Amino acid sequence: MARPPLSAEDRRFLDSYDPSDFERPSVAVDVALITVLEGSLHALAVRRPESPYKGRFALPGGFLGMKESLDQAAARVLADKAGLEGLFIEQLYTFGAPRRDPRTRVLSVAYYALVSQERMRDAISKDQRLLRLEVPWEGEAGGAVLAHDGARKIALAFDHDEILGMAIKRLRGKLNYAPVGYQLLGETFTLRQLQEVHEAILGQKLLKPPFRRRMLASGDLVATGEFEAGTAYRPAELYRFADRADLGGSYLERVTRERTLTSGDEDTLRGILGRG
Amino acid sequence: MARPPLSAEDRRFLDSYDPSDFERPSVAVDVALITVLEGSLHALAVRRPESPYKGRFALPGGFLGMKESLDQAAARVLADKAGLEGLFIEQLYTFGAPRRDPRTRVLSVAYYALVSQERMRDAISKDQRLLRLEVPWEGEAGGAVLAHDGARKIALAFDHDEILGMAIKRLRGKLNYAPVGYQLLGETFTLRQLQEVHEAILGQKLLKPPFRRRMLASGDLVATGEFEAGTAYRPAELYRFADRADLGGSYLERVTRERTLTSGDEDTLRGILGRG
DNA sequence: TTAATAGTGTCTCTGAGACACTATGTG
DNA sequence: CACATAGTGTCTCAGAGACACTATTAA
Repeated sequence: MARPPLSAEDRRFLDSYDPSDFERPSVAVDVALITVLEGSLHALAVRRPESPYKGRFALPGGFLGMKESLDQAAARVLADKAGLEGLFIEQLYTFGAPRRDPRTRVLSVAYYALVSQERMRDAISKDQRLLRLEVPWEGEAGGAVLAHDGARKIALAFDHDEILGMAIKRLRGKLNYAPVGYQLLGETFTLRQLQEVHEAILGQKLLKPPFRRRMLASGDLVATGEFEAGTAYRPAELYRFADRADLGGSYLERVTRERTLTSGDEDTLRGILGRG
Repeated sequence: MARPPLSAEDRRFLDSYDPSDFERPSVAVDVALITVLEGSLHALAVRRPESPYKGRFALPGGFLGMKESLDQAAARVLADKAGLEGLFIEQLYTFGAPRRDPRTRVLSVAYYALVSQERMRDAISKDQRLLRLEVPWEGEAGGAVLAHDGARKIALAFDHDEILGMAIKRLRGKLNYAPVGYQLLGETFTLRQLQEVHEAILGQKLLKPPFRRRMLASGDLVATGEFEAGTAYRPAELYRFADRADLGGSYLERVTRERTLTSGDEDTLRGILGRG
């Protein structure tokens, strides 16, 4: 007696079936910690103390603990590896190519965080470097970035050059509708400094008058009435960001932080288009 | 002899340390399959055959195989659960609250996909429904959506209402710079149909003249010279999307698909700001 | 006074909103 | 011919780009 024919779904299932499918992947959280220094985007890189890629630079990261959320893991990585807390941080993308880690299957849930030049400088320790990022693509396209240490190109471990490219792409998009620039400056800043941050992110020069108009019209800026000191010539007024209330942690962190299991009722369900 | 004092990092480490930290989470891929029907956004929901949330509707999903990429897993889920291939699909966000699944720790790498009403209708089988989505928030805010089956609210399993909210937020943002509307229509369509799709995504009415101008000026549309048939009154011209070349699969799928491990050279590295 | 940057005024151009208008196919 | 929708013309207004201009401070 012949076996019944296999359905298309059965065949797809068997084709992709493998006993190892029931293993679980490791899950890491990696953070692209971005700052603007000397008019260029820079990211923190940590020298890997062990294989794979021993001695090579990588983004700060760590494995996800079973009791922490992804956002908590990202914040922990920043606190442990750079001693930085309270930064703007947001989930970016999850990288999951099967062979992206040579040891075993490791997913990387990538985050990006923004920090001012001053805090970044204070945070750096001896096995860490700030790498300058060069973006070899324009606009929406996206891709990997090139990382330099000022003299030569640095090949990052794993696919971390892709993660940095994703972070820059996200930053560029976000600049259109969110006040991300403030996260990269100190408590007070001049409009020129803010413009330089935008120029670094976008990779292009901006004109001063429209930039000032946009920023001042956005309502996100408050003039302090104080002026920068120690400049060679006319000092610029210092501004402050209007409302830092909702910038600590991502939206989803707040939504899912205390999310609990609601029982709900087992409705009798009728479909709109179902034909059952 | 007293032990040396613990550093701040040591204390943080010990506080969060737990033997179970070395377990690995399960990783699922869930897909928000979106279509526009009768002027409203709808998503495919599958009735869960087993606990947890037995009998409740959930997004189509499955566990990640150890040999497939995340993008491949998402495409497999669409093929197996809805019989649909070649759709626009893109990674959305990774949901990782520790208790989002009552069984054990399960991360969900969420994707969204777009499909025309016709293909969606053909794909639906007896344990599936199209649910109408209502968006109880405006603009950028984001949050969960409400799902209806036409008569009553449907409580989705897990945090799948959040995933749908994220998908709609992403769609709204993407509408500003990418021609997503075409993914929700057939091969040819009228400008009025395209406008209805945009209106459904944005949740608001648009004016016809500026909408037509924008679409025609974008260069994404090609007039076919043919006209719709069977209309009560004056038939509208049919358009086609200009270039479907780069819309199959996400950017990162293409980038990471064949990514291999490059050996690279172990450069002598000098830092810009490192004080080592 | 000069140098150098801070900050403003204003013109143009583009594109969205708004609305009235013309065009055309079906009954 | 009437109707309903397709499709266009045009006015206004808001905002960006571009550039010249004035203002202010230190040396």
